[in-house]
Amino acid sequence: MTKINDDTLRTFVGYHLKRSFNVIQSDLIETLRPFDLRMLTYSALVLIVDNPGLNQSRLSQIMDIERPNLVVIIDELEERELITRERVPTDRRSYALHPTEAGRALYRETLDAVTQHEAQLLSGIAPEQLEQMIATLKLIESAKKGQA
Amino acid sequence: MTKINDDTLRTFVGYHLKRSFNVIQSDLIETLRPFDLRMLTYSALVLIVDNPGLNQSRLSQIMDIERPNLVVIIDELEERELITRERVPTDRRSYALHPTEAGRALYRETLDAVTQHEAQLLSGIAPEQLEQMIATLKLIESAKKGQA
DNA sequence: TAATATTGTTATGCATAATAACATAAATCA
DNA sequence: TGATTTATGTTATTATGCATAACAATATTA
Repeated sequence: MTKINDDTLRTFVGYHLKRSFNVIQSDLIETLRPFDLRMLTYSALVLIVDNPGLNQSRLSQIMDIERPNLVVIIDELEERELITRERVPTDRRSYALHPTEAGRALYRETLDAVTQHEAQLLSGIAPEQLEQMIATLKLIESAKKGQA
Repeated sequence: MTKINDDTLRTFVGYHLKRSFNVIQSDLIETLRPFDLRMLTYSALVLIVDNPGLNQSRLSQIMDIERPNLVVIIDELEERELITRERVPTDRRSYALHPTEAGRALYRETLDAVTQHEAQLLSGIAPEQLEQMIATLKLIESAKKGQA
């Protein structure tokens, strides 16, 4: 049971990010399971409720996924009648995405659950410390190539 | 081109973690591409060089992946003659993993490349700020359920 | 010795993510 | 205007990451 040395990988910020994200992700998956939502379907639902009428192209951009990958996500949300696809008169190529009442209700339920689970998971960490970390994470996010 | 509102998702630490990790991951993938290594094969190589003789079970634990998923990674590294699987006399179930000279050489090359690329990507952020963030990330990592 | 646990493995499935190719529709340009 | 280019959503395909069940060989425990 000798301790394994990961000091080399610990010199990388990405390694720490990955390991800590894994912890949060596991918790989130469990939190969403009762609602039969995956991370991506959940994210999409939230963004559609908060931005009713947006189209798939814009949604895939903000979600940082390719358009083809979004199609199945939207298919699933639509099939479950959580959102609707509505033709846009002014641009007949695209669909305006709108939440249904059921979608808004699920949004509220899951938002509560996810918020509480994350708060519980991170309850041992000072809020100011988390805020500082988020500020740094935003800097990393904006370091993305081809946009700064 | 109306701006999309992701304020709700921004209330989650996990959302920030995911987005910033995506940025670092994209950069890392590009950095490793010339060496024909993926994130997991790279991590495994580093850990084997730094912990020669460890077995697959221990390696899968530290890498936070299931044993079956490690098999193909080890297969690939072995086939490329970067590591060897050696039967352990005292426990004939397990293999001791050792880097070859080629594996150690690739380790040195890639370590340089990855270190420099990450430093470049994060060059706009103060080192102390990154250190603080890493300290917080470690707290999150240790918040994992079933171990605190 | 018998029952149990561990190691590595195969097979399988799900989730995430990228690319190519396409039909339809809109925008541009010449 | 008509021709070309671009944008949107889609299908198909592939790669990658990650989890579980089941198994043979071996080790450990009862």
